[in-house]
Amino acid sequence: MPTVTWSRLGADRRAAVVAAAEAEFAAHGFSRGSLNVIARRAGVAKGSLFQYFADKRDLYAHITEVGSQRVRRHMEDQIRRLDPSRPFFEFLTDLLDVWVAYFADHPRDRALHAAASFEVDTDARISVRAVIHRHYLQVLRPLVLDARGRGDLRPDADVDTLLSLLLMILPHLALAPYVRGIDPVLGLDELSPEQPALVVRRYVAVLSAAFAQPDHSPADRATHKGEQS
Amino acid sequence: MPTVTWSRLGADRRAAVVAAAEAEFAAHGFSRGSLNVIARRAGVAKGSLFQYFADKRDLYAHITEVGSQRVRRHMEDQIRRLDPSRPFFEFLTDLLDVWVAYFADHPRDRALHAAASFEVDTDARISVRAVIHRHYLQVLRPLVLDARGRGDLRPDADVDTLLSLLLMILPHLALAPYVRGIDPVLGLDELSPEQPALVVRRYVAVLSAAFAQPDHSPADRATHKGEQS
Amino acid sequence: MPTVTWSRLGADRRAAVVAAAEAEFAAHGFSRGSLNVIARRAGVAKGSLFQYFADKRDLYAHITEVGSQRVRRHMEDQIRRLDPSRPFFEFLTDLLDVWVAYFADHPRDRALHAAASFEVDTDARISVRAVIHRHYLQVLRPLVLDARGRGDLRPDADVDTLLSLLLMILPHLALAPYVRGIDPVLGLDELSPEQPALVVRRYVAVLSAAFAQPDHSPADRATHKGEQS
Amino acid sequence: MPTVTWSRLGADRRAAVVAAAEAEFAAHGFSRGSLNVIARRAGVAKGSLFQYFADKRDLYAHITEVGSQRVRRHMEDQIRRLDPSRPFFEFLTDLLDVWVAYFADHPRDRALHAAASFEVDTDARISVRAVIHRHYLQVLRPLVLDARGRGDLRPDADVDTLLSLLLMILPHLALAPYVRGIDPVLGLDELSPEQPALVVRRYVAVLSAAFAQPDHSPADRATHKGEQS
DNA sequence: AATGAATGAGCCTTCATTCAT
DNA sequence: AATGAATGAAGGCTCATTCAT
Repeated sequence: MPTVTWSRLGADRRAAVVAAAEAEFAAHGFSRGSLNVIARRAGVAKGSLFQYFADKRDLYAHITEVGSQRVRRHMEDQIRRLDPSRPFFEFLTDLLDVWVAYFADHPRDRALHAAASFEVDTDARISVRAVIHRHYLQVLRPLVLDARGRGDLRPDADVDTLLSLLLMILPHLALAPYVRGIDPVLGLDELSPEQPALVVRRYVAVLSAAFAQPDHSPADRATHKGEQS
Repeated sequence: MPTVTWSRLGADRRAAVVAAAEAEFAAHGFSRGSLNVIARRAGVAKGSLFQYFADKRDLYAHITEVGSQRVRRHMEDQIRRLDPSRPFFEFLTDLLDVWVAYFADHPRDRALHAAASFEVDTDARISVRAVIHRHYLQVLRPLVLDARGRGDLRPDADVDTLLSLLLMILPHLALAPYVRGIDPVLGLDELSPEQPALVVRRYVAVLSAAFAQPDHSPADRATHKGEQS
Repeated sequence: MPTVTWSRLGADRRAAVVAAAEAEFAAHGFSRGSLNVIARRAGVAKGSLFQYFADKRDLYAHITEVGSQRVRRHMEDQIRRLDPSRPFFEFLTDLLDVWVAYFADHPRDRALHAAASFEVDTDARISVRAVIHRHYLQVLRPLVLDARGRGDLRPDADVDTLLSLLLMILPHLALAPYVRGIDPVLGLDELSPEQPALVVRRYVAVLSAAFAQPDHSPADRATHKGEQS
Repeated sequence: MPTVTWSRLGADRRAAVVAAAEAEFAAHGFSRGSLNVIARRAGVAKGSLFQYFADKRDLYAHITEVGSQRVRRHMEDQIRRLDPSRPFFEFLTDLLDVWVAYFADHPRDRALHAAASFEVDTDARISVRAVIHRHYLQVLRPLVLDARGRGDLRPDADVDTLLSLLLMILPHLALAPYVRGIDPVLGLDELSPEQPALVVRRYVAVLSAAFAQPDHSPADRATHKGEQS
């Protein structure tokens, strides 16, 4: 946790430090990211960083939290806009499109997400992933539970396994188009502009087949088919 | 790629280097793994490593290849033993059980797999994952295609998406019980002995619901239930 | 020397600073002791320390003075209690026992004494030892001179050399049981409870043999034996 | 212990490192001594020091050993020259004179001895004092035992306490004339050229009174008196 | 072909002190 | 009188790579 000194700090200085740290950790991850570089680029004495944060990990955790909140805020806005009360898999499709688009437009968030995913340092990885997973689940679980409540999912649908798959699929969709070598099957990394949208639909089709209430939502299936054609 | 010098090397010396490098990279990953340590433990001059491999990355790639082949060989033996011509999802369940058991019993391979998954260095990660993914797919794709051919999968099943999901699920099952902080939903990291088996069945149930030929395999469902009891 | 600001300070604040500084210097000595830590633990701004004391060394000197006075006060009480008019070497034996017991019971004073003895910084060591030696001598010299006056010491006894030896023996007895590596002969550092008492008697026996008036004190020897039984 | 690399090193380079390290540790002790400075002054890369020694402590231990051996060699030569078979306290007087003279002429050894005596770091102090004490005792104990064997000491003389006192007196004589603030009684630090010799005689007189065989050595006493006059 | 000594930039963190508020 | 943010040098140590032998 940042120190009180940090909280009392001028907004400019704080912004400079955050910007420099985000850039550095995005570029090299936690373990390889250099406090020297961060301090230099923020125009701040090396020692000052330690007045603001207990140590490197503390700074990294803060950066992750800030970044995650930024992404989350955006997604929650979009969720409202997309109307989460619609048939679930239709809504999910749009949501994933928005998700993919966000990371396409925000390379820094993408890089931070990647850094968190690939961190070698076990403790750093644990704490940073705890933050990210918390945000993911706080957003996704209510959506999924609502959908089941509305009858969009089978009554016996294994909600946790669905969430577990979403926790794999979402980072994959965010990163695979830009990080070569992590999607050797669906070809997200040799991207043409429409490819992510296509892949989104393929994943949703699978999830729908596995979890959707078969009789319930002819609307859903209809719309879905329509989109695919 | 190893140099010619490497290929002309005595088997003992080669084995010593590989063993030392596997231990080191398994313990600390690529970025943190130390060539000094490897050379010392292999009983080889530091300079010699650079006669055998272009650089650190080259050595790492070689180690990954060797390790992947070892895992692959084991899995292919097991696949034969388990009879891949059985109903697919029944077979898949057993296969994943074997997979989980293998990594439970082989901490070094687990660590190498984790190291490859979490490598920060982008280039290293890409090349190492390319190797691993190649092996995964060379084993899995024929199995899946066969299953479809036999009618265990729906005729219109999206094989690539299935493979894509398996490529997420398999590493997850291998690592999550040991690498804290990567499974916040299903609880694989607070493991009781039977938990992995349970999680395997939950994943397979989902995949089956999504991809299995519905009419075709009452056998599948039956057997599956039988196993659970 | 403390500033005037210090002397005008509220007693609470002063006590807090002294307590924090004693703890810190006792734990880490002067060179390694941290003003940051002292300020934090005293609940005082870092800058304030520099309003009270010229610099780190000045604070350290003050702490030493305070600590020395505390030890001295205790010893003077004990001296009165033990009756310094008794035969000198008998009295000295009891005094050293008390001395050893005091440092056994007061780890903070022991640590401060050790810190003063082992300080690397030459200037700090000199000033701090000057303080301690002053107290030692102000207490010991009168005792020794009285003893000579009473005829417990040979008339030609070399009082200063006796004091010089006491100035070596007293710190040694205080610290050696706790600071490993300073007593390789008598084994004070691998202490059994009775060992210090034994060592005290060995030192006193030597001093007595060297300085006592031979004819004068059959009483001394007698009493001494009596105590031992 | 120095590495093999160190033992294979060219004599020049080795001498340069030792010289630089002696100077630095003599000047600032172990804790404050800087490897940066040592490397720079030895004209050697910082990293090279770590090829020669496991760590800072290892280097320090080596320097201490080298220095101690130098002092010991000198003293053993002198002991032979002074004829240790002479009456013990007469011989001891000469020995201490030589000892004082050596440290008067060798400021570096004096500083190293002081550094060892005042080291704050407990582990460093222990190991470094163990070395020094070992040398002290290996030289002194045989001399004392011989003296007792020859009848120069009382048969019941407490040899270990004598050694214990010598272990306090010798460093004191070596350092007190140069390190202000450690001898507030005998005035060794406000030195006139003849003062150390005087102090030596005062200490020897005390030790003689305490430990010498009273009847045995009229020669001893005679010589002693003669010297004093 | 093998060696292994040498390199020197880089790592995170601590610290006493200053000085504007 | 009190604050506490800012400083930046210095600390020990690790590392992949080079190159003369």
